[in-house]
Amino acid sequence: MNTHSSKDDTHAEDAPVSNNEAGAPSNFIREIILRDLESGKHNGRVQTRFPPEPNGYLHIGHAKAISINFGFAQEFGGLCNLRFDDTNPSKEEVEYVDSIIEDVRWLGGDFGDRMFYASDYFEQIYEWAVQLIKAGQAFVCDLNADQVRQTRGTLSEPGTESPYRNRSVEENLDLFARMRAGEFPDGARTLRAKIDVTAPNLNLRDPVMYRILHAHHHRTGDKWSIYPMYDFAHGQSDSIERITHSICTLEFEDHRPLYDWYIQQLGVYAPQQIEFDRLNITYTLLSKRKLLTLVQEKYVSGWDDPRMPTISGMRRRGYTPESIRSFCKRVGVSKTNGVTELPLLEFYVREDLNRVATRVMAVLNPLRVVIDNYPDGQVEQMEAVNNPEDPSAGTRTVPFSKVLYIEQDDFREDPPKQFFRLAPGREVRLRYGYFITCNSVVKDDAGTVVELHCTYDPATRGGNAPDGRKVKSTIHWVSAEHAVDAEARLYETLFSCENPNETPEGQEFTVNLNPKSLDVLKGCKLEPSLRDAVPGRPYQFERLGYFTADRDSTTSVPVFNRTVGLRDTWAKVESKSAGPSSKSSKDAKKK
RNA sequence: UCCCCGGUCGUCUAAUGGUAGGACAGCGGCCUUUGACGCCGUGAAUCGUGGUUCGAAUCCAUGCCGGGGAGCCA
Repeated sequence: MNTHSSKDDTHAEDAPVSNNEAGAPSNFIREIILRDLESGKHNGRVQTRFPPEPNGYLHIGHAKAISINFGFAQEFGGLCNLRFDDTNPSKEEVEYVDSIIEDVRWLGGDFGDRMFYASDYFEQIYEWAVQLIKAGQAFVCDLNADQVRQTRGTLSEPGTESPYRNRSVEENLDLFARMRAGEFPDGARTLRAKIDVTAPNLNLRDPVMYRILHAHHHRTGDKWSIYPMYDFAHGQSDSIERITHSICTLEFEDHRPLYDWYIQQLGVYAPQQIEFDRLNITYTLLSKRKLLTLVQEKYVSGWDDPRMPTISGMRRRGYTPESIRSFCKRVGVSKTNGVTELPLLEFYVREDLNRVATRVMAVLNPLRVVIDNYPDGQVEQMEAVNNPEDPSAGTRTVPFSKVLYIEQDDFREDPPKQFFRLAPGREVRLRYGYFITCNSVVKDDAGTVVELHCTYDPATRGGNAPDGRKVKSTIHWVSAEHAVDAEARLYETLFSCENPNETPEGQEFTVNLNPKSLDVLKGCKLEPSLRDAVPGRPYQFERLGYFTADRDSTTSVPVFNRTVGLRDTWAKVESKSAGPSSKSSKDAKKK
């Protein structure tokens, strides 16, 4: 069957047939689809859909749903629709639908022209409601919300029937038409399905199908004064779109019997609903309601604040669609309620950025360095590699001169044992520059080191010593005279604990916000090539991390967001030795 | 308490009655003009108890633990 792998097919014959070429782990949904394909259930068709409600911006949890729905459609030669489940006009806005379209596209979700709205189906859904009334399976109920709740029973006790349950078909038809006509105020009546008020599944206890809502809908305007509940719209919308596999999250498991009931009573095409687990990530929240709170109460600058787990926030921060897709693929899909560790996400951004980011030198916390034996006024153009992972990215030149800036962290007047960087009397390499040796330091009145005086070895131009001598460290630098002044925004997790949902008794989740989630650095010094950086283009500030220009950049002051830092082994070593006692200095190393 | 769904290394996830594997994280090392990247190595798991079977993570029973469910939200 498999004809591709001609190379190692010595054992290809007896190898089990893989479900997927990409190496993605198998999962229960793929097996269901495979089984359906085999049995010819849908005539070989695979049709999925991504159905957000436009009541907020998409976040990384939605990216998982997008990855699953569009992913399976693509894998099996099927299609995936984008559908807005816009059945509750009081929470929905066009701003949200616009952002959703942009985000789905950015993530690579290919829905072509198959963009739909549940509101497109309102007329059909209304007719279906009438059909159920005529069949004696739905009734207009005059109970108010409180009364409905009281008669629904509890988790362990059955409910009681509404006194309006046995109205005549004629009366129900009349009342329902008048509900539509807007004759009654909000909440006065509802249309309910007549199922079983004693059902152990609460969703089957005569659920509300339509409610009266005199609200302006972002698409249908004021045409309707009644709106179908999600439960009476979702399954039918899937049916209309001939969805074969309606993939949703676990909390809808208990609703499936209701959807199936509607579909069966209506006698229409039946999609199959499959539920998977929601994505959870440590140190962050994936709840639209809570993210909305952060935006409305100004804890963040907006839905696209780079600290937000929203697609727009991540995009602004510098995440790539590829990295998010890889993450979603690796996270997989199952039915266990788990929490994915944030470092997994970071791994995939770094992996992608390492491949594509242009390397540049930037000094975030400048320390002035004067090279005493370098000719005044001389400027040399040093050749630097743009991306060691991609030779085709070529090289560029970086100006070198007598006065430079290096990172404050790269100098220690009194270096700890494992510190390899610059210190008095020590020699290091300036990347793509020269070897320099620190001779003296200049301090201000407070005793802070403000300037270094060094000498360079002219024979080491480019960074190689003809005599073969080694240095233990290579550090980055920027020529003071040519530096571009910039602002850098460094981000930490928005919350300071792994599970921001856990709060002390009676406290709001906002108590878990990390006060140090944003660190703005001004007066950073960048190499000249960064002058024309555009938002979205990824850079690696060598030895520091991955950055991208923010849309707040101006020509006079570029602003960069740190997407994610580089792995920092030194920081780990340092914090470890700074830890309790010195017993951890177990290894004095050898050679 | 009633209904539904789950429980495999620290975390996520494979193995579908036949060697419990991978990734991230951790640790150790190699390499290095990024303390990056890369490479090598390493520790680490089937919730408990019975049963079926030559053989159980997988099937059955039961217990325990976790999640969801009483919106005119989705």
